[in-house]
Amino acid sequence: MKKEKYASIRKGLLQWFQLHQRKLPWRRNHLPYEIWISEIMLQQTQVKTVLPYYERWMARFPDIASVAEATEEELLKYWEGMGYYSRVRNIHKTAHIVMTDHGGEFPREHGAVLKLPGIGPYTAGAVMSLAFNEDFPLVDGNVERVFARLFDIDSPVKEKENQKLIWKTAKELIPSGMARDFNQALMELGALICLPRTPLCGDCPVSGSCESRRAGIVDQRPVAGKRKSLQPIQVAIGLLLRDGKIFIQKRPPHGLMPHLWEFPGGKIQENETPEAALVREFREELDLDICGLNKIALIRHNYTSFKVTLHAYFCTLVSPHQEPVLRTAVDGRWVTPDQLQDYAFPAANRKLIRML
DNA sequence: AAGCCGGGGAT
DNA sequence: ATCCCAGGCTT
Repeated sequence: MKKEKYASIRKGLLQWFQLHQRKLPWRRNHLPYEIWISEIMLQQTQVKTVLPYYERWMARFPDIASVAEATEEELLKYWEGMGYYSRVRNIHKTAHIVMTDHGGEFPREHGAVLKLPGIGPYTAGAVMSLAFNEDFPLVDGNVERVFARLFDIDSPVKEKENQKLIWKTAKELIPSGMARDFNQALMELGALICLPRTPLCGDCPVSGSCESRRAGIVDQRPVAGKRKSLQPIQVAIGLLLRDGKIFIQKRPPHGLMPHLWEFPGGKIQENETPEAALVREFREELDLDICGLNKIALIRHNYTSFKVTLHAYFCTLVSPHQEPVLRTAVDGRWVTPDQLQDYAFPAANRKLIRML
């Protein structure tokens, strides 16, 4: 019974994938380097967003050695705008490990792959199956959704017991020797047919095996976990001008947006004006006294767990010869407006730069 | 197990 | 406005 059902799912998915798979640059060949980079980029990032980044990256960094030789600063610039910036730092770390511990060749053993920084269960499974075509399963958001519907999982898919079941099933379903095509077929079905909102069940090659469809409750699967609402936050930032240059600072290596450059500023406290907050933040962060505040714009930007309103100002120094003292930042520079494009900024800062 | 990490696409 | 995305790391 179960055996026949699995056979039907395998056959349906593989046939459908042969006919309907998208042509994607990381599907052209199966080099572990290209699979690895694409998989890291694709973590929580949609294919359409990744495509231009991937092409630019491969043109500049054609192999692992070129990544290992590059500076983190340059890698970060190629990553600017994709978010989750620790991903690119882990790529740099992994490139060094591969060069020193694995003779420049991406490791082929699952345990060794899983140890690399930035590579967890999903990405290790992806490298093993998509690059080396070995029978390792993978589970991403697509697979969770497809299985929740196919097997009518009636509790949140993130729960531990469900994760165990999903990984076990993903392993059992692999047709021996065909993990590369099968795993991609599973994810491709989630991306093109088994959509989050309005799944195209009429075009689904495995709808005959779908338990939640038979029960008429496809729209109730997967069961969602609990979610947090966005907290609104007000932030003041200052473009400090001196001799036609603007001061920028580099964020610390840990926490939010590590090592990206930004304009100084910070959170506006309760019962505080944006101007007072900016003056306070320049004292706290840089030990500088500023004046001549001149409002430029309001920038709105949504993050995952909060939404910021950026109050942006031009400002100048009370004492023009006073130099900034870096308290939280790890670097600081005076740059011309033209040079701003050479540095990697968070998206909210980049919005402001584009306006100017 | 829960929180953190970002940005953009789709609806 | 909300949900979601080829997740991993830290606590």
